[in-house]
Amino acid sequence: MATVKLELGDKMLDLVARRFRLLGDATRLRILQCLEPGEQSVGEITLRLSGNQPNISKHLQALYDAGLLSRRRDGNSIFYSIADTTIFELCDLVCHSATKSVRTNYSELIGRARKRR
Amino acid sequence: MATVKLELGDKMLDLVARRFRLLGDATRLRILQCLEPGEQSVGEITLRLSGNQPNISKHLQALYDAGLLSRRRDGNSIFYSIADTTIFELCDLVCHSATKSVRTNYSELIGRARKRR
DNA sequence: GACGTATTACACCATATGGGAATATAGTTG
DNA sequence: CAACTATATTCCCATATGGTGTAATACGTC
Repeated sequence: MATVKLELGDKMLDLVARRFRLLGDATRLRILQCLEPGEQSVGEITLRLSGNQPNISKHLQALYDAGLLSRRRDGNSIFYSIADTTIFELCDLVCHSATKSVRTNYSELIGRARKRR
Repeated sequence: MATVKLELGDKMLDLVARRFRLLGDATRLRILQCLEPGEQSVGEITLRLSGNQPNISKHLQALYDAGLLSRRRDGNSIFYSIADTTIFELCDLVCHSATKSVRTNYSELIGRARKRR
């Protein structure tokens, strides 16, 4: 029952794929992770992730466009915050699923080379 | 609630990003959608998605390597099936979040327009 | 106006996707 | 064994997408 209909139209399928791709970048995940405790300005995020401002800004824009973040201006700083907390549920699910069933390429990333098969 | 540990190591972060990217492709989502009712052979999947066989096979291999699919040989056909049903929960979450964010974006666009101009 | 902050524009590079074709492997059948 | 089928694998290529950095531009404050 909880297993849900993937009977989606092609446009919806593309939408979902695009959103997954949006989350499929380590920098953006780090940004979300950085924002999880509370709102942060672009400068603060840039410092914490030790990236350059335009790059961080671009990722923030992408996340904002997708509706995952909201922003607020205070002075000449802009503070971003999480707008859609389901991303954490998503990450949680993926973490469990990923650590549970991992084969070839992934195992060496984690460092546990289990020989199966 | 469900505030989840996103305090992950960089390796884990890459792993999660990689898995999101794996799901961030329309063809692979279509494959999963195709397998949702039950196992299918490579040939059947290839026909239903009207793709070429090496391409479908490649995607199937990727999904298999990630542990999302399992496979079984019967005669000289190989039947793939869903091994990790959490992907459907994931898709469900993303669907809801995506459709919701459309509204959010819309209203924020209106708000921004009012505020600025 | 100058300064600080954030976004946009542009070019560069890496990745990955799809296609095609050819080949390899495994199982079946004659 | 040989021929056939289904799948996997590999290589090459063309291309698209996306991430990153540098420079330029907008926005807001003083």
